[in-house]
Amino acid sequence: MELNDLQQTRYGKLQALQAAGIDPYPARVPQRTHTLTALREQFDALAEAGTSVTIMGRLRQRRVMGKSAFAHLNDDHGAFQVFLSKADVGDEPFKHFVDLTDLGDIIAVTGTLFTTKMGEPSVHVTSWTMLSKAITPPPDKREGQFSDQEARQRQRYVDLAANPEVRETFRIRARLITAMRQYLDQRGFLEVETPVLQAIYGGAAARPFTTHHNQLHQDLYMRIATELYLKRLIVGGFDGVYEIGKNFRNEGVDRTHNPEFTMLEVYQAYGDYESIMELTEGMIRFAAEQIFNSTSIEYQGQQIELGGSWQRITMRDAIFNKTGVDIRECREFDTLWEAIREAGLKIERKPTWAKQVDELFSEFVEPELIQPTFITEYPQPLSPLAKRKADDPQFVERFELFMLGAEIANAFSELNDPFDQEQRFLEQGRDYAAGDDEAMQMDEDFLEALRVGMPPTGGLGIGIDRLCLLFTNQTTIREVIFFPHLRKQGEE
RNA sequence: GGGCCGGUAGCUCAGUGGUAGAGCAUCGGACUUUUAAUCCGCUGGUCGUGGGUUCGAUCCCCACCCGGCUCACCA
Repeated sequence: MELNDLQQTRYGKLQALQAAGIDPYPARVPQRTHTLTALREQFDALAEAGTSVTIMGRLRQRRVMGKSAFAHLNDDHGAFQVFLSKADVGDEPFKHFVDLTDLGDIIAVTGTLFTTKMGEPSVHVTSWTMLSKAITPPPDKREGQFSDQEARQRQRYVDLAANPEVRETFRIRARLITAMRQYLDQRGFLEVETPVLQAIYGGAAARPFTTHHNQLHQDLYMRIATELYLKRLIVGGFDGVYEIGKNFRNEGVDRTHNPEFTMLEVYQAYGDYESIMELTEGMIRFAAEQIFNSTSIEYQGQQIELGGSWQRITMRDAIFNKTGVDIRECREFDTLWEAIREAGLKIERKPTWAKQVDELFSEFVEPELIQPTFITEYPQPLSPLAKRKADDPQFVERFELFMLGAEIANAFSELNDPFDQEQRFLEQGRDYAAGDDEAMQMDEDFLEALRVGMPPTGGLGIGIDRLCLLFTNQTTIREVIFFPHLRKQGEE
């Protein structure tokens, strides 16, 4: 192990501890009587009773003044000041504390509670114990000083230790997931797990990662969605299932994309995209109430209102309102392109009607959808797994939820007609052959499942990481994923 | 992939074509109620990597690596 100067100094102290018969990484440690938060809450009673307490945490600040010393310990939720005096803790232990501890060490102290002249609740230490010697120094004793984006992500453990608000961000993430789970469990949905390694990938438009099973001599794909397996479970007779798990998509990395990301998918037998809209609304609102006691969340200086019914607007109306182009009147590429030109819109020319519609939407509508909005009724070719609208088969019963100018959720009335589904797969196959490397693969077994019979079903996918941005007031997905994807650093 | 910006001490940053700077941390000293403790003193650097220009490059030029923003791609 190569140690730098600062680490060498600490290693010297570690050896000095050992020479004094002190294990720098002891297996047996004192019993912790209070967390630092509990200590603060119960301070008055404990101080009055003169109760001896034992607390533990990371040494974050240290102020030695000759024959006495103050220090701050940090634990998961709080900080607390401790006071040592040579007279009370003993010559030898005091000297060890002064000479052999460093910022970042994890220690335990035992003592009674008192309040300093300056009014700071503190522990008057009678004994202390080294729990774990830190060899690498913490970045800076002042909070928030470890701010280099790259370093924070490569060494998240330092980031978390140095920046309490980062720990808070991830606590909110955990509570969000817990709340959604709770909401679904209460409504009878069964949490399930389906394969990550798949011989045929599907359920989304994306390129997969490939891998290989050595023993079976078989190439496999990392899943890009859980959709097709979850629907098989609905065929099997479950009324409602959901899965929270990682998906893997072989695509670029930016503020809203990470190659592995967490998705919630929910399927509700005998539901449809309208019942799913209510579920989506209810679930996200429930999470906000659980976490913030409010249905209004402040995000980057604006209030996002999750209360009440969210706006619902068809894709046709949304595009028409912004551009004057009516995609229901212009049902073929040529007429649509003509209308776009007449309206004088600056927009890229796409190869098909459906993709042109998508482009219109992405350019002129999506960025302006800040408050939660359901966009409904999508062009069929963009939605190979969704059921057609009975009165207009060029469109499907689908919605996407937008907020903060980004897509948060995608849902539809699931296509359960095996013949139509087969045609859609064939169409996807033609797209793939024509160069669309994100088109879906034919999945014969899934078709067989539909032939066995799937009830009318509503399905939903929510990008947990993106939803997290709202709940944690963050602007990049890297801030809500502990270890986001980064390139390898040089050698080492 | 294109454009722009950045990489200097453990951390946060300044800086110059002529032997590299600050705050905090570290190290030595003083100090028994401090709290970003204070005071005195001292350390600490392949200036992202590799080339080039130059008497001399951390600085200028080229390539590359890593990161950020942005456009493109992408749900």
